[in-house]
Amino acid sequence: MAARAWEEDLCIISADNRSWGDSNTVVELWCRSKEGHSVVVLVNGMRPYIEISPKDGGSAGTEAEIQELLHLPEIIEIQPPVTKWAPSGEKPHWRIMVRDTTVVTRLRDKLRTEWTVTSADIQFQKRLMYDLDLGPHISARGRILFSGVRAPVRAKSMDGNGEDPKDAILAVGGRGIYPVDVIMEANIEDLSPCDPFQAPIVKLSIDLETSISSNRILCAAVVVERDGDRKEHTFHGDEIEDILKPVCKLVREEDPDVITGYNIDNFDLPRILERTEYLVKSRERSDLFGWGRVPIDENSNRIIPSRGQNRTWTIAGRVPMDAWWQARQTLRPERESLRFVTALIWPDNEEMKKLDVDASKMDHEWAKRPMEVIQYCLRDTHLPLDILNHLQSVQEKEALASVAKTTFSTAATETTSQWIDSLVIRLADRENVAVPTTRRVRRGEQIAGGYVHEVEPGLRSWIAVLDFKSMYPSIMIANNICPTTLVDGGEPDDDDYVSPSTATRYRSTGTRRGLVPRLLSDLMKQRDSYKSASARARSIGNEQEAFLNDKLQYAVKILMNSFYGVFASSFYRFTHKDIGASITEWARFNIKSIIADLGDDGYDVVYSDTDSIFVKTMGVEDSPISKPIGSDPKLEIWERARDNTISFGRSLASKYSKEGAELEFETAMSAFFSHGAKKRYVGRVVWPREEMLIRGYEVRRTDSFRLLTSTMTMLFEKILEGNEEFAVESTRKTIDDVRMGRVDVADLVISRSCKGKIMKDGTVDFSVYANPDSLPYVRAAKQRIERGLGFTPGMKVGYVVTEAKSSPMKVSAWLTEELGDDPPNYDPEYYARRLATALGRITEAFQWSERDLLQGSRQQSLFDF
DNA sequence: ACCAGTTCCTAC
DNA sequence: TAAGGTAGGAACTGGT
Repeated sequence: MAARAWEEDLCIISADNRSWGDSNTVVELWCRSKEGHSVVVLVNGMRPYIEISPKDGGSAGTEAEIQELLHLPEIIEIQPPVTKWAPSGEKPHWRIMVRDTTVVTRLRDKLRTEWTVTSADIQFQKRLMYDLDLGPHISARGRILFSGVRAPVRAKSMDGNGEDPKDAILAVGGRGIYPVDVIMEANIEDLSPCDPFQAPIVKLSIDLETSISSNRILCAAVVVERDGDRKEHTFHGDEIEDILKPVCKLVREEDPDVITGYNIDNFDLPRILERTEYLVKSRERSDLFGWGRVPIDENSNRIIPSRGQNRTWTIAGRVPMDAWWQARQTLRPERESLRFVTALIWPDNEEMKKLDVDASKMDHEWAKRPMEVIQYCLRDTHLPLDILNHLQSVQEKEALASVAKTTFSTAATETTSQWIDSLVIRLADRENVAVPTTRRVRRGEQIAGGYVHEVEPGLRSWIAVLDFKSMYPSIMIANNICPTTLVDGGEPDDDDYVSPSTATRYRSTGTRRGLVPRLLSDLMKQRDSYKSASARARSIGNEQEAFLNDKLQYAVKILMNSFYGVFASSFYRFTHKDIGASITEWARFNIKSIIADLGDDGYDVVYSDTDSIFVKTMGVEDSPISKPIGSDPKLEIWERARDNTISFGRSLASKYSKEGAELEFETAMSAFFSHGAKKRYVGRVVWPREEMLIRGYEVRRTDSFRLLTSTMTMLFEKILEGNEEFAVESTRKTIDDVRMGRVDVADLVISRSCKGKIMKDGTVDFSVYANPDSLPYVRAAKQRIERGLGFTPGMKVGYVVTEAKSSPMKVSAWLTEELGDDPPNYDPEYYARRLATALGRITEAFQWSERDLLQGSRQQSLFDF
C-alpha cells in the first residue's frame, strides 16, 4: 500500500470509543488542526482493562483463582500482578484485559463479589489520554484514509491510490466516511503531547423562530464563524425540505467544532428533535437532525444529538456551548434574556437591542412581515457568537483543557471531578496507587468549614487586609494531605503531620510523598511560569503569546482551587471523610491563632472570613478617611496614614507568614463599614488602587432591584466620605419618591431563579417546591408561560410587586423587555418599606432608624455616635 | 410580634 | 442517575 503518512499538530475537540470486530476497541478523536482543518483520528492498539486485587472475605489471589477467571468469556488475558498501594495496604493487582468496552460494567459487577475491583469505571477514550499522557494538544502521525473538501492540497495529492476509503476506514474500526476534512489512522505510538496552542475552532450559531400555536418551525438562521469570518444562512418554507434538511446539510458541510445559540440547550435543540420525531420516521431522522460528526449512513443513534439527564446535549464529535449558560456563569446578569445580556455587554449599541418583532405574537408577525422576522432571527444568531467572543469562553475552555489534560469537550461540558480525575489518575497509575471506583455512598454528616469572625457595627478607619495565599492548596501541600498518606487506623509515627483538634494524621513527606500535594505544588510552579511567560511576551509586544499564557495561568488557578472541593465531597473516588474535615481544621486553627496573637499584641481585628484578616492600624485615627484634594495640607496627613497602613500590613504579612501558610498583604483601606453582619461590608480601598469595595450587601445581589442597588451604593459612597448627613437626606428623599409613585418601574424589578421540570407534554412541573404557589417567582414564571414566553428550569424570572398587603403578595411578571408590555403598577408601600429596611440597617449605625427613613424626620442629632 | 420552615444568593 | 465544599444573611409564608 502506498505510504500516505502525515503528521500534524491537533487539538482534540472530543473523543469516544467504539467496539469493532471480534474484540477490538478503537478510539475516535475528533480534532481541529493548527492549520484549520477538521480531522478524525482512529486510534487502535489499546485494549480496555480493569484491575482486581484480593479482598477480605473474598478471593485471596491464588494462582488457581486467577486461572479460573480466564474461563470467563469477557476476559482475554490477565497480566502478571503488580504491587499497588490501596487504603488497606500494598497488594498485588492483576490487570484483566477485557474483550471490549461493552462488557466492562457486567464484568465489574460480577468480579466485585469476590475481588476488590479498581480502575474499573474509566471511559476508554479517557484511559487512552491517561495512559499516553496526552492533553488536548497533540502531534499525530498517521496514515490518511480519506481527505475531503477543505483538506490541504498536500494531503489530497497523497490520496487516491485506488483503495476505497470507506473500506479502509471500516477495516480499522471506523464508522465510515466521517463528515470531516481528513480521516486518518494512527497507532498509540503515533500520538504524543505537544505545546499548547490556540486552535482555530469553528463555531456555528443557530436560532429558530417557531409558531406559538402549532410548534412548527417558521424559519431558521445559521451563522458560521471560521477564522474570524462569518457566513450567514437563512431558511424558511417547508419545514422538512426547506429548513431542517438544508440546516442539517449545512452543519455537516461546514463541520463546526462548537455549536452555539442563545438557550439552544433548552429551546432550539429540543425543538429540532421534537419536530424531527414528529415529522418523519426514525430511519429518515438523520437527514433532518444528523448533526453528529459521524457518517450519515451510520446505523447507530449517535448521529442524532441527544440529552439524557444532563444539562448539556451530546452531539458526537462536537461541543454544544450555549451562550446563555456562558453569559449566566460569567456575567451573573440580573435577568437573562438575550436582550438584557446584550444591553449589559454593549450598553451603547442601539442596533443590537432593537426590538422590532413581537415574539409573543410570532404567528401574526410571520404572516404579516416574514422578511423582518427572518432578519430579526438572523441578528439573534450573530449575538451568541458575539457573546462567546466577548467572554472568551472558547479560549478559556481550551486553556483549561490544556492544564487539566482533557479534551476540549471535557473542559467545556463536564465537571470539576473529571478535571481532577485526569491529573490524579495518571499520577496514581505512574506511582502504582490503585484507583478506586466512584463511591456510591449517601452523604454523611457535613464537615465544618471556614471560620468567620464577628463584626461590630460601624465605621472604622485605616485597615490593613491580609489573606492567606491559596489557603487550602497550601495546607494540603504543607501537611502532605492525600488519601495515600492518611493514617487511617495505622500506627502513629513521630514524623506524622497531625491536625490540631481531631488529630487526623498524615504520613510525613519523607515517609510517603502524597500524590495530591505533588500535583498541587507542580500546578503552583506551572502557574508562576505561565505568569512570567505572559509578562515576558507582553514586554516584547507578542500579544497573542501573552494572551495564551494569561489564559493558561488563570486555568491553573481554577484547577488548583477545585481540589479541595472535590476531595471534600462525599462521592469522589479518592475521598475520605477525614480529609476535607482536616483541611478546614488546619485553616481555622491557623487563622484563629493569628487573630489571638494580634489581640495579645493589642491590635484590633475588625473582621475575618476563612482566609482573610482585617486589622486596624494604630496611631492614625485622626487622619481624614476621605482623600483631601489638590493642595489641601491635610493631603499629607492622609498620605502618611495610607503609608503607615501599607507598612503595617507588610510587617504583619512577614511576621505571620510561615512555611505552607503564606500571609499576603492584600489591600489598605482608609475606611471599613459594616452594620454588624458577617459577610457584609464596604471598604474604601486606598491601595493598591483607589476604589470602593462592597461585599455581600444588596448591591451585589442579582435578586435586588435597581433602585435599592443605586441608592445603597450612593449611601455607601457618602458614608465612606464621612458625609452621613447628605447620605441620609437623599435616602429619605428616594423613599419619598417611591411612595409618591415618582420612580421608573423598571428600577423596581426583582428577579430570582426559578426551578421546575419540563414535562413530556411541554408543561412545567413546579412540585420541586414545598409550596410552589406561595413563591412570587413561581407565580411570575407561570405568567410568563401563559403569555407564550419560554421558560427554562433555573432561569431568572423578573417581577414587580403589585400588592404586598395580601399574603402571599401579588406580583406581575416583568414582560416589558421581551414583549413591550406596559409596566405594571407597583405597590409603593411595599417598595418604600423594603428600601427602608435594607437602608435602615445601614443608617442605624448612625442613629437613623428604618422608621426615621420612612417618616422623613429624626429625633436625635446626626453626630452623636 | 415572633417563630419555624423554605428558598435564594453570596463570601470564602 | 450524577455529583466540588461550608458559613451566613435575608425575604417571605403561614402559623401562633
